[in-house]
Amino acid sequence: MDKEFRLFNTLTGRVEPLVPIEPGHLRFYSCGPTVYSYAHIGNFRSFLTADLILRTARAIGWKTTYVTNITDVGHLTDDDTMDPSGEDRMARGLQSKEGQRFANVWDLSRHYSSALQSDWHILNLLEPDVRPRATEHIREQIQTIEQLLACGAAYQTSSGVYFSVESFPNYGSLSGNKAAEALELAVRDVVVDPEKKDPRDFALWKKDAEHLMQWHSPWGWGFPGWHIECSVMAQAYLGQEIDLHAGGEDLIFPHHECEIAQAEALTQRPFSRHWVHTRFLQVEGRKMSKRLGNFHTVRELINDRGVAPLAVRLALISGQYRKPFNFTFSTLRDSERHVQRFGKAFELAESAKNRGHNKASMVGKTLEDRYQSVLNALLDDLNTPAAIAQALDGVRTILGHKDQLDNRAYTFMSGVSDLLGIVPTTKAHKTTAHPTKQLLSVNRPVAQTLSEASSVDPLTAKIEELIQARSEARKTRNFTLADKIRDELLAMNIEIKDSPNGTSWRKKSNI
RNA sequence: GGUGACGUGGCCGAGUGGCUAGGCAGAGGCCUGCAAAGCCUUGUACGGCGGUUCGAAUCCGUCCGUCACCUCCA
Repeated sequence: MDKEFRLFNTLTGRVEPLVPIEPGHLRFYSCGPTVYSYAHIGNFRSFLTADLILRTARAIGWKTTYVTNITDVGHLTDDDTMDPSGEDRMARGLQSKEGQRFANVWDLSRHYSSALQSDWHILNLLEPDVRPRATEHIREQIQTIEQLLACGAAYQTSSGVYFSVESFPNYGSLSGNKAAEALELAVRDVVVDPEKKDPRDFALWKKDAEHLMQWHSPWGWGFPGWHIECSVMAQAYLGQEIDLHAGGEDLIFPHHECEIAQAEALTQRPFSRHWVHTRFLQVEGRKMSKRLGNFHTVRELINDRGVAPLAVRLALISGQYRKPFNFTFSTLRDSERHVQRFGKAFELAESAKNRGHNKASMVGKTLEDRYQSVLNALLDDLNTPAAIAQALDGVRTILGHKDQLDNRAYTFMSGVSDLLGIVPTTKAHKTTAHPTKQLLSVNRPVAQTLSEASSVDPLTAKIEELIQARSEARKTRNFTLADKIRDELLAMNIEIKDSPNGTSWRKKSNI
């Protein structure tokens, strides 16, 4: 009765069942970002793929061990032959306008890695079991490089230690980049080293006593190459052979190709059984770039534009991870509405929680079926658009049959919440580790008393004052005044809603 | 040049041989002091051309178009 979890495997080019080595226990690794600036929505689209895999695996009863790293070592940038000391991403971050406030790269990485984790929580991603940092695993990386040297898969030159691609015949099997010419171009090292035996060889260790981040090694002062950290950390926490390795599509080559070579040269066994890659997103039909002005960080959307975090999350998963995805503000606006509907349905479902199981309720039965459809869509290569459509169908059923709900409505909504993480729940429940209500632009009831209102911030007090004035005007049927106040509130980006229980309001995002 | 993906109605986006995807926008209705929200109803489609088949958006061929990666990038 075990469910099959099918995912596209880059290694084979096919959608195939994900089969954990240890039955019922998924051990997987997902490549995290280099923390030289704030994470953008593209980073998170990729992290969200891993998050959905985690949630889906748990929903079918699998145990999970999930590791995702923080790369806090600056690796080399491209075309940097002008500066043989090798300026890297972290160093560049330090020189940027934003980065100038940091005393050194260590402060910079601390700042951005804590920002990453706060974005992570605000977008309702589940915590990994381990979030290792590259700088805290230098020793393991050095040990692995020593082993690679010992077995003849690596060699030393005056400027570094290199992996010998020739020693690993399988090189290129993940990306299909077998042609020597293409490899030569692609893996060419930033700092050209004439002592390299083969142009395809890539660096495991760079000797550099000038680098902003450096460690002592058997080969002198320097820093690790940019592929070694991930394979080493994955194996340190998950074992030599893992079930799944995920990341953005750009990592297929050379990063993941090199990880495979490093790991398998030593173990002679498959490093990861399954490889999953998330396609890059576009924004408004174009490649996201600062120059085009369509570059968005998570915090810019949420803090500056006031978008509900879960709406950002929903928008980012509204396309399947493997298809080209166009992120638009129109999708984001739709998502805001949907998140509100999910929230409304959750409230209704929660109030039906204790109504028991009404066998005669067709609504309950329908919702049970809907949940299965949502789950099945995710089990089918993370078909999120189909899953969201099914979830919305359930939401519509709940909103349209308020009086016929039983406890299965609650089961449905919390199930959907656990699976997709897009439901604004009123309190933390189950796998959702943190309360999300405060993070959302949820509807707020107007404060009952003036003292209650004045205990909050001045803007809120002002809003509630206006709403109370409007209510008075409505009581005396002075609708002209009431509408004038409503317009005034709208100008402040405040949307109000009248109901038999009074007036509630919410701040609209400005997108 | 190499590798891969994609082309579905005004827009986003499922569907992979016959059976309603869903959403947004549009239209009509219910509700409302009027709105908003919510609910109900509703139109429009499968890039071109060949082929396979009783039957193709769905399979095959071909052409056209779009995009991505191959260089730091999720």
